[in-house]
Amino acid sequence: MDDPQSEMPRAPDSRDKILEVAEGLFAYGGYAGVGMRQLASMVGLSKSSLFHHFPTKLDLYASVLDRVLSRIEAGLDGARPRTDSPEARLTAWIDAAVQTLSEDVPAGRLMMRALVDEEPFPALELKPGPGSGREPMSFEVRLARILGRFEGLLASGIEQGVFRPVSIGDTILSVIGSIILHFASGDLGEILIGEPIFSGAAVERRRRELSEFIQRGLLA
Amino acid sequence: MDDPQSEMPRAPDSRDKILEVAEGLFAYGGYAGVGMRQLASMVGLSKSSLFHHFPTKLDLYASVLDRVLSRIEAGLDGARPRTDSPEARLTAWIDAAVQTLSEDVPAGRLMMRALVDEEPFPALELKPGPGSGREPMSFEVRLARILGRFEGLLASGIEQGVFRPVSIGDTILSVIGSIILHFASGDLGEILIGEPIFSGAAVERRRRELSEFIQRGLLA
DNA sequence: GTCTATACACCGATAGAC
DNA sequence: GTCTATCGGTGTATAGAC
Repeated sequence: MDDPQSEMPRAPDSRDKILEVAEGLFAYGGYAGVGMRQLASMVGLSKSSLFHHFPTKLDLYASVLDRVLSRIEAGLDGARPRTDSPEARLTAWIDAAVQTLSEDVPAGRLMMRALVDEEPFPALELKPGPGSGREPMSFEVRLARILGRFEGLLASGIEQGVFRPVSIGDTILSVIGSIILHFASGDLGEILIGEPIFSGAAVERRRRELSEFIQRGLLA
Repeated sequence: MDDPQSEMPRAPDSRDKILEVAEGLFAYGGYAGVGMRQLASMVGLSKSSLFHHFPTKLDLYASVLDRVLSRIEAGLDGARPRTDSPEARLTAWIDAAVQTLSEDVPAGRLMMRALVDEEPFPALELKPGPGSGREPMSFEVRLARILGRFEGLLASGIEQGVFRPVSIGDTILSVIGSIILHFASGDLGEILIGEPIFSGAAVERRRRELSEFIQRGLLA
């Protein structure tokens, strides 16, 4: 943002290190379940230093959400299908989502928590509109963009008659839920599928299963 | 449990009232996000009285989970399909799940949190086995039963060639995720579908959409 | 930018009167 | 079964030295 020639990853400074450790903690314990003392000791700084980099805990949490959403957005945008058919685009989107979440252990849990929580954030006012009174936060803009692109994919597929005329909102919730819960389910997921959910074999099977399941569910 | 002739719902005593209020609070704020003081004031008791009924906050939380799971289990078991075909059983199961969650606002959120959290509970040791050292809690037994029945439904459908030979564990996670996220998504869900997620129209459409989506995803 | 020291509200939990 | 009073600890956040 404020580094004019930043394309390459910089050497991690204290701020980055705080964000990284906080991400794991928030994913594991949720917003209210993490204390600044605990975080400070794991980062190796004093508690006061945390408040130098982030004025409040809520600011820190918003930055963590923005960081993980930016990685997810980059992962989804990097996937280019071979053709522009809705099926190919849908498959590429699912593959990219699974791939991205599989390489980013805290991401699934963090996202699921953010989607379910109304607190500490009033649930992502995606379209604040003129009279809402509040400006959207950075991570809200990112989430709106991600969901908007998927919505566009579904709409064009339906328009072309490739997908069934499903309810787009319902379908977004169904697809997101089926993709994310797996990577957010921890021990329960491991028990259900019989191996670690982030193992190579489990991820590759997940990709195939989800692709088949969702394609069949949507195709006309 | 300790009322020999209890078939009818009793008049709600303090314990029931605590559980009911706590359920809403835990669903909204998660385990760590709720304080016993806040709960006590909302119930209309002193904090100490809470500890008379439940020795620790964790015991209270376990009781809340058990209570909501018992309602879900009852809702799922009450649905009897007209025939014993796997398609009919699956449809009946989905209808019952949607119906139950739609009539029980805190349930979806509470369940989603319980599935994602490893803390405060070490994630539902569904099959503790002989050497696990720990006895399963009441709500774990209930969840294992619910998931086990759905697993049996899928297995018999696959065996009869009605369903595709999907990975059962993956499919359970996909189906559960797509069903629950909708009812746990709060404001975000409302924005996505354009109306309150618990409104009659939204619930009825949800039932149809999920039924179609999942049936098509699974049928051979 | 990092530290020590501190402020003060709230945390879960207990003791003991009624 | 409910209450008041209290415990030690932790919550976020700030002041001010270096």
